Amino acid sequence: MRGRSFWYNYKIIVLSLNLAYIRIVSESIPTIKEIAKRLNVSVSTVSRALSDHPRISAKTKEAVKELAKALNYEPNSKAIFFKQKKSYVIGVIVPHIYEDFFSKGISGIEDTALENGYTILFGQSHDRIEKERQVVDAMKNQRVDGLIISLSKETNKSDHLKTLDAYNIPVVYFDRVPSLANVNKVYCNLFEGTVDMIEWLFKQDRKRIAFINGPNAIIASKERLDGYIEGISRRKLKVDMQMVEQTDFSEEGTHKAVARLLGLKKPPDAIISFNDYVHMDAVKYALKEHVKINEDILFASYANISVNKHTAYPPVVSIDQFPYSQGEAAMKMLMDILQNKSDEDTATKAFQHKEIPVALVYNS
Amino acid sequence: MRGRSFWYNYKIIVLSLNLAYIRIVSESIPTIKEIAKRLNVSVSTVSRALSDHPRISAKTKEAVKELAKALNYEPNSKAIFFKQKKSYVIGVIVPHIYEDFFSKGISGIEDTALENGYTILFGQSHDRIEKERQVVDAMKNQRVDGLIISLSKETNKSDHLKTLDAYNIPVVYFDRVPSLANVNKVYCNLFEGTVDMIEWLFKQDRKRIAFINGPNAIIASKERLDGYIEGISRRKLKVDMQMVEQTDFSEEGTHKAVARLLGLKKPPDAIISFNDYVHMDAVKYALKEHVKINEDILFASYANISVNKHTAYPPVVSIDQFPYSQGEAAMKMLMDILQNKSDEDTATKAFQHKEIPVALVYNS
DNA sequence: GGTTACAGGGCAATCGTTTGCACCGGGTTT
DNA sequence: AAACCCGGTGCAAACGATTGCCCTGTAACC
Repeated sequence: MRGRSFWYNYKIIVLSLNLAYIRIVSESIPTIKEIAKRLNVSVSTVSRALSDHPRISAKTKEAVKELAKALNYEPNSKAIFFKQKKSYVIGVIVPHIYEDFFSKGISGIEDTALENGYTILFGQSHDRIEKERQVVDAMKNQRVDGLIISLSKETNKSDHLKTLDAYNIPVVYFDRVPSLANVNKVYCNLFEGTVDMIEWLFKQDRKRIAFINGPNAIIASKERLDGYIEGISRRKLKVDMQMVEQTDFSEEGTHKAVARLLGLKKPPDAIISFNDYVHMDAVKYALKEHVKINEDILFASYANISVNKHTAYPPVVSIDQFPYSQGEAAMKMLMDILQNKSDEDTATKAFQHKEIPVALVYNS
Repeated sequence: MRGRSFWYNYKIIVLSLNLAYIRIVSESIPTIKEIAKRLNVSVSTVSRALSDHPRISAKTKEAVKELAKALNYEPNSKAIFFKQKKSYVIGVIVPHIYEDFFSKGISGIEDTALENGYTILFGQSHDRIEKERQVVDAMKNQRVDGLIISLSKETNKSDHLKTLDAYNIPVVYFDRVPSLANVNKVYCNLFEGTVDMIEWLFKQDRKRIAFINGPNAIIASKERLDGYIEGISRRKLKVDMQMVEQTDFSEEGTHKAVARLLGLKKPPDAIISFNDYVHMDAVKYALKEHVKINEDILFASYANISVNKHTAYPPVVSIDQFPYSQGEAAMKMLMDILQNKSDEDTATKAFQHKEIPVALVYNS
């Protein structure tokens, strides 16, 4: 016999009248129904009482709330979500969490989500489009209310995210965003930052600035490259594409890139890496070649990860992209979209873009 | 007018009879109901057809499946979860994801979860019990099927997790586990590893081995300390508690600990830190005091984080706790519990403990 | 006194899916 | 011929909560 049965409770109450005993603890998960039974009111009354509906008297409200508390009642979100077609869950997909950048971004997202009563469903694409697809599907099946995603390095078109439209799940792209205009996105403008970085390197009297870029599919690669070209051009110098390399982020890919750069007749006197992880691999290889790090060649980079403070050869300058703020901004944007979703029809839907400023950080 | 209306579709069909046109695309999310309408069968038939119920004829099954595919039908998990009281979502709570250890652990958990058709709901406690409580609550409200948690450093009793029992949500503790026997847990035995590490340090001719431990609340602190004491004792030496310090993981806390150790009349010639992050802070302070790292004092640690390979002063030895494997093991344990949940009553419930072996890793 | 007004609360439909049971027609068994 | 069986399908309840609408009793009004 389960504790939830009214008659069981009733018997107990009757049997122990003079003890004024009420069976409070229940073996099963408390529901609105049970509260209603025990209080001898209807479920609608309980529901309304709990949500402070004006039609319910203060007395009833109090009684309901009291019992709800005593029973440790918590609304079954699944039922509510089901009914309201809302889940208060946001999907978040990033390439990797082990990267300082993304873990900080997620923290920003998560903190903001929690403030707004949302929880996050989490997945990694491991930088592979196949995995990304799989995770997106899982999120769709879970009917997340919205999705924040940082695309994998393999993702150049986002068809698999189109299916989310049919399910009316808004998407906010984060950092690794598509170049399309008809999407919501939060990102850094690395163009300006890159130009500034190059300016600074010129001031350090560096003339041959090399650049190890990421895969073409990533828009951030293009931004960096554009900034690089602009930066060099501003000094009225000709851009030498020999000085531009690429890595697929693997250690080997980066090593090859560095090897070619060091092998040039006129090797670089500065190397900008796609990010601090690429930088570490680049330094590792350069050391093997007996390069004096940050003397023979100045190393610069992007991301400004925390561990730079502890590494043997941090970049002399790294562009901080403020991932936590980006995460916050992405979540806020999503909240905003979610709130105004019903207002506007999809036809008139306006897409939001938000650019987060970057900052040069120097390690002396 | 919405595409889901039967009459709307009907009209279209009638109007375009000779085109044999069937309106396939639907503006709204397809449901079983809609399939049923279009095929003129009952919802139960559709439901059974989709799940290959033996009582449904092959013909019907085929028709249903075909239309389902054409409509891009995907079952509404929320409804199913609601009905079946299963969500195929696992909650995962860790102190921080920025720590290499936890991010790898999560990867192990996530990969295993995905293989088993589960998705993970994710939260960080930021090492604060208040936040932990909040996140646990959110997970409970989401009715996760199970929870994997690595306790915050402030958590010495897990009362807030007791409420999960009432909701029949099994919990597997991960790495930062309580010392109780009546819980499911996956952890490393750091005792043996610590003893080995001390042995090794003795072989390097170190006699005064100091130890910067973590907060007492964490069982891992006790294990480390026990190992330390055992290791020292095996050499028939007296354990000098002056050589044992503590940190709350803050940079300042670690600095204070190092300061006191260096200030001893007989300062240590080796320092073991609670983990590689504490190690980095310890080194930072020691450098200020002009200690020659890994010469005057050998530094040892736990975790073997990836970035050790790139840091200026990695520990000479670090104990790898194989977080990915731990994550995998935790998820597998949870899967196992979930599958056998109905079999056994809570009374006879047996708790699972799994110990993951560690390994010493040397940085030369 | 009769009507209105309103406070307070109950009924029942609803969300999408599953599932025990009823039903129905035709063939098989005693 | 009555009783059974069985493949194939439909009916309806159930999961937990929300909500539009209806009902009842009492007080205030003309």
